[in-house]
Amino acid sequence: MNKPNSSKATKGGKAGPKVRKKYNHKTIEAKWQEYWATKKTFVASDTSKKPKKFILVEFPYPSGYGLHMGHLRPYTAGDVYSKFMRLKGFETVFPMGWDAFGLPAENFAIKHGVHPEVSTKKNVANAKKQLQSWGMSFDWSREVNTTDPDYYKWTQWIFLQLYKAGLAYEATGLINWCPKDKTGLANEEVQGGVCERCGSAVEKKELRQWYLRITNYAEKLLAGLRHLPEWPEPVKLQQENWIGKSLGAEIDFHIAETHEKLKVFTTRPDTLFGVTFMVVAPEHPVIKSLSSRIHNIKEVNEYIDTALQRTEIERGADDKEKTGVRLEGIHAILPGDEAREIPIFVADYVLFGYGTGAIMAVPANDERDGAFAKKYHLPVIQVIDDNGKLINSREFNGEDFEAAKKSITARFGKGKIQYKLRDWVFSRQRYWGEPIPIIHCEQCGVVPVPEKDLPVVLPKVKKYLPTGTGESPLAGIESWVNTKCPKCKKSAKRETNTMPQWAGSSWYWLRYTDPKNKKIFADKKRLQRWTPVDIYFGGMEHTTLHLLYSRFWNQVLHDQKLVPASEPYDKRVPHGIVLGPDGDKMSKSKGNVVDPAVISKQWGSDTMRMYMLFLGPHGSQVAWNDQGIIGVRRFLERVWVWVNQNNVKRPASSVKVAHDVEKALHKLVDKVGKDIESFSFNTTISAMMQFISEVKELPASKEQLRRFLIVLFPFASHIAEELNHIIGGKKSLQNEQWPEVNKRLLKEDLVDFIVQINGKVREKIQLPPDATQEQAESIVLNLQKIKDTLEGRQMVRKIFVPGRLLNLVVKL
RNA sequence: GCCGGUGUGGCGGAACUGGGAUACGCUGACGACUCAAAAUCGUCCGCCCUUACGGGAUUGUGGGUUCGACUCCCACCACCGGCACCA
Repeated sequence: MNKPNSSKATKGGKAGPKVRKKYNHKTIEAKWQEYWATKKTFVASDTSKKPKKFILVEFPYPSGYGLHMGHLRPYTAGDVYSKFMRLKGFETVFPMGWDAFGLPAENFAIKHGVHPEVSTKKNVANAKKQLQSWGMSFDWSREVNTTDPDYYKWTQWIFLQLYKAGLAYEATGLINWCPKDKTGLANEEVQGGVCERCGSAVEKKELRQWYLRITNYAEKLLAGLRHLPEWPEPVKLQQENWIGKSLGAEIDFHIAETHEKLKVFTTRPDTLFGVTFMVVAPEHPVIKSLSSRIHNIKEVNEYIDTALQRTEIERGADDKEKTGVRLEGIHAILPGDEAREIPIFVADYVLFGYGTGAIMAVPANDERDGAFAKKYHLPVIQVIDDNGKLINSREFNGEDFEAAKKSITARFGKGKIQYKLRDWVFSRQRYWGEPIPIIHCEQCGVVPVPEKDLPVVLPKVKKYLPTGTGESPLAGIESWVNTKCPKCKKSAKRETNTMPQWAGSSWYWLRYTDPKNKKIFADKKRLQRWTPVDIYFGGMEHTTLHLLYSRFWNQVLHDQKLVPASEPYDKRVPHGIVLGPDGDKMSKSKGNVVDPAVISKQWGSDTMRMYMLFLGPHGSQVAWNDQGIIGVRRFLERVWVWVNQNNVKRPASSVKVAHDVEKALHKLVDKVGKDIESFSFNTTISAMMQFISEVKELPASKEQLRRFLIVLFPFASHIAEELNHIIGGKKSLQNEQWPEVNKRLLKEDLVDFIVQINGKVREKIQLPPDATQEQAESIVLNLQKIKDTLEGRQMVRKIFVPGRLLNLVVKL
């Protein structure tokens, strides 16, 4: 194994002046971390006159296992970007905090009896140390913690604003229930039928729950995406699909035996005359209200019972096999053809949560209806011919189907916009979360806790164990539950559900602007100064969770004139996940977890960070592999030697050499600057490596060294600061300015100019970049090799690309 | 099934707006230094034919556009991610 420190970099290369000190990352990194902390190098000013940049990375959950490679990647990217922006003259805030509510701390408490507050505190201290050891330029003066009552006071306050705006409501309904975590889940937390957190199959359970009316914002959330040109298209598309807007119609079908109507939503009103049956979801209320008329109600109820017991996975498993039961004794009438009697079925392929929970089935045009019709031998009526014209549709015959969508809707129903997005199930039956600030009074009903009584502090409990009955452990603490109604002052009970983990993160970036404010969640002037976030680094996995939720909260607060920006994040920069050396997801059970603490100890944080960036493009997934890290370490060793040697050497005597270094430097500054702005971090490292191999034998002035170190600083800050100090620098490199690029120096005196014959490279010559076609031809056509090749052939065409190539097109 | 992404040497990857494919790094080979090894430094290193000079094919596959295609168009294959009975 190559131990980095066993190398004697001091002896390296051809005999030159001895470099006394060797590169010892351990002492250097500790030294500069302390320097930055004491000098408050990275604390952002709320009052500076400089233009601002708000750079955000997703704050971590402080787990007992510490931070992992999945944190290192986006944090390094954000850190490089922030340091670069400071050098470019922006007042840059790069804040950090802790998303510390959540199940692991609670489960740890259940197992070991340690209060989550205690373990969280310990884990936070640990993670913070870790981040500092990575040389991150976070502004710790703005640190927030979602479990801090001074913080969640405002999470609760925002909840009350939602409540007052009619956007938070209580309802009893079938919700997704995780049997292992023993809590309800939001739709977004169910992924492929399993709990997003623990992987258990999700069940349905009827519970009284708090919901947030995110569906009211479906259109705004969708429309907002159009004003986010700097968001990657895949992220926007994923949100768009999640919101799932469809245009269609609502049509009422009369139930023949009664005065009741069955309302359906359809995107294909043009196929109305192809309806041969209808289907309602098992939960549909029509079954109860007409149960006395349904002859086979017993069979129907049995079907409903089994259907509702099945998990989503079980429902999905027998994908194509549709089941259902006909509601005997009732039938519907087709609008537009009173004579047509339409049978009604109950079947679980119709979802209660979408549309009206009932459909008109058109087996000729819908695959699922077709499968169902086949199984139950129901008729199929073609209503659209090969040319898209309506047939078998009475007076609509011959109409184009697109036109018929409108005309049939106008006659029999009304236009309707439908979304897939569902309201956000916002209560959890667990302990370690923000208490929902609501009081239930027998007389006054649901009463919000008055704002002056916030925060509703999470009480200490003895048992953290979830009850599993749908009540949170808080329900067991009578002294806390029993309280006075703020309205009538009679005895009342507190809401015992807590908020989901996503609550605290739905507004945290706002608090960074004004973390200590006691009067309001954030002062308007502070918000005005810093928001919106300019760049948000984070993972794709949050696209339909945190990213959607926080956009929702921001839009609500914006509508209430509490935050200035209508969208919270100007630009989103997603990263690929970091896999283990074997190319599999890192996991303890697979034993392929690479711990950043081990790597940074052995190789140094500077090396680790640079290697992380060097592994591959920021957006694609990479497999962490120790194999190549030595290359980055070698690069830093070479930097160390080069700078140190030049520090003892006399400055360059030759004008030519000085010019070469200067040109290489300008090229480097230009390339690295451009590549950071496009988040192409891997190529910045390549460019720096190339630079060093070009100049390592050449003498450089201190001023040139300093400029190089400024370029290196965002990536390998510790070694850059140390070297700057060695060559006499008196302040942190962070306080320098990004070097100017002289465009003239980027031009080469001579470029490689290629000569092609019929598109194939045949020769290479050197030419000034601005050589004309005539000049190029006069040289090329006199080359012996070209003459030989052209011998006896007819020149058809000559293509000249200035500074690049001359392509001679010839015929035999 | 639908939506999105990716495919380049032994490996990670680079390539501007259509203009030298394989930069940079790892691995490997040889050499210098050393008593020796490590480290360091130097040279070489995708494939096929050729002792060499040189030549040929090549960016998942097949076709097309073009003087010229990793890059643009069409079809297909493989892998990754998201959604998944959304009417």
